[in-house]
Amino acid sequence: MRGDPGIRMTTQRAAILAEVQAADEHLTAGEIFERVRRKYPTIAYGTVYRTLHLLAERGLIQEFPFGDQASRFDRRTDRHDHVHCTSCGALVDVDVPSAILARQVAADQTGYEIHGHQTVFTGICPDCQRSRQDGRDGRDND
Amino acid sequence: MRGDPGIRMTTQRAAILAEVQAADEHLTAGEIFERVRRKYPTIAYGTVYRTLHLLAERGLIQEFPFGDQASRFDRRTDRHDHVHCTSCGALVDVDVPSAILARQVAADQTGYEIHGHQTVFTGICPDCQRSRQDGRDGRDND
DNA sequence: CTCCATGCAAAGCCTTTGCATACCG
DNA sequence: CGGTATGCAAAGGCTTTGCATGGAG
Repeated sequence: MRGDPGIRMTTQRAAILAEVQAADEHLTAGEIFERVRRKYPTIAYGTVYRTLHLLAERGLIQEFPFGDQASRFDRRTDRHDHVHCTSCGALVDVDVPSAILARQVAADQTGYEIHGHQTVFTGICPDCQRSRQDGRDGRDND
Repeated sequence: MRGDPGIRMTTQRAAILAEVQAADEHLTAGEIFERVRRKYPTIAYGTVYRTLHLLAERGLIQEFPFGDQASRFDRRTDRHDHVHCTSCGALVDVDVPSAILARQVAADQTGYEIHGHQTVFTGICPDCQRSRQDGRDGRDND
């Protein structure tokens, strides 16, 4: 959480970080690559991946491995959970304070020393719910 | 949940299902492939994947997409969560009843109609905890 | 006998990596 | 100027898929 991340801040790294922080969605590496490339056409996919991992390691962003699909990158760096719409694929943040209690339960049950946890809720987002009621069947993306 | 899954039960499918149900760990498709191949040397990787997805669809087993690694397949078909050891990679089941409460919180916060949820706890398993105390540094698998 | 599942192999994603060069500090 | 980040391209891991053949009901 210090201002100086202790890494060499190059043009590309700054651009990648800015792109993640500018997005209010959870971008994949591919999407970030596309966006950064609009400004820096010569940037390489490898650079994007290397940088994203570096930034995540330094705590400037958060990586969220998303099932069997591509990892998403989140500008939020605090612990939180996600809700995934199985109809349109939307992915939004959610804060579930009671989840903290679950860690104790998990620790007691397994003997593990719990360091973190991540919950993914699946369901139908408000937009898709409306689409269904309207008789339209929503975009059945997947 | 009926006894008859409504699928043609071939030799290969039966073997794959049996292998998942015989395992007390969470196998990857690759591991299942290896095990089944001991008995049916000509089985194809493609068959294993197709069958695993079919079985999961029919509710005979459960697929658990595991971060950026290979999916794991679980003989348990009921909802439950997992604890992952970041030191040795062990993955065990855990039941966190309080998590049900979290669904209401998530629904209230996002307006989603929540259908399911999955929590992954990360931490250090009892074995690795012991290894550390013994001065040995555990198998730092990853 | 008909339809579906299998085997095989190639291809598809996402991601990582080796290497020479360019660039930051 | 020295060390490191970049660009490029190839490779790596997991998974999916097209097609002809073989097996199940």
